[in-house]
Amino acid sequence: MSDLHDEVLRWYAAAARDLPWRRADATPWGVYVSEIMLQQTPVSRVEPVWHDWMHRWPTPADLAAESPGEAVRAWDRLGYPRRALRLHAAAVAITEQHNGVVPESFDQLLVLPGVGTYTAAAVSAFAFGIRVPVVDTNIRRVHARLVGGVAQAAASLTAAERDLAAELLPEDPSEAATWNVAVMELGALVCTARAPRCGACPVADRCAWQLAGAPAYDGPARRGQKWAGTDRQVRGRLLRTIREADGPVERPALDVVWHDQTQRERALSSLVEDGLVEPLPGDRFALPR
DNA sequence: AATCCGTGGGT
DNA sequence: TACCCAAGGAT
Repeated sequence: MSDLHDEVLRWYAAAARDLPWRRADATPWGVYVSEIMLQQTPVSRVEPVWHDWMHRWPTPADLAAESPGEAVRAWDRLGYPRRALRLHAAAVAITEQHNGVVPESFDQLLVLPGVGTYTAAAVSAFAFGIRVPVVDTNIRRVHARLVGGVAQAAASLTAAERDLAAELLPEDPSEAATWNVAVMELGALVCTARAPRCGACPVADRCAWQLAGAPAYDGPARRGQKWAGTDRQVRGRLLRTIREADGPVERPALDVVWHDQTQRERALSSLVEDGLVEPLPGDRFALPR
């Protein structure tokens, strides 16, 4: 084991958070659910919802037996609610095509709805200990600084980044599994996007970015996503109203959430198109059955 | 490749 | 206050 691996793995052993989906009693399904919930969503908001889901639907078959609308309701306010729909669809696929057992391989995971390259690698590595490089936004940032000597990773994942992650992965499968989560944790707790705590970093003395004097990012500015006034905001309001209602919602209850009728209709139609909302007779709307 | 897709906390 | 950001995926 190299010094680099040794330092990071030691740090992880001492500093890792005790997250429920990392515990020895976590099931592959629990890991799977956590990875979907954690997409673009902070740990602190995922934890309580994850516990609710695991208590209610401890296996893929349990969730598959429910209506997709119940998944959307239980998703609560985690955001990007299409993830709930895809998680339900994945539960159905796992139940019908894999005898209710979460598949282990990257390739089998990748074809499940809502699973991309990151999630397929993460589930394979974290739930099954398979030696596969995991590359998420934290790991990309750590690599960009530690090896690349720059403050931020490229705008989109490059082949060079994938190659680097593969090169850095320890040969031993057990070490590789821990390495993936350890580098991710380092990015989440120490090598953070905004105010990195380099004084607490186990590899600051060999960090190319530190050795270069921690130069500021000098690439093109990333334009942030707009929020106020967008269809996303309107969709959020509409779905929240429907999600929090006991039964089907009448049209007037939706009219009050947004003043612009054209945009309101467009947003509602898109929710129906996505399968997040089901139109009912009598101009009413509900979560899908 | 660029854009869309929620929500809320940190600075 | 107005941003920035958070274990991405689909199109």
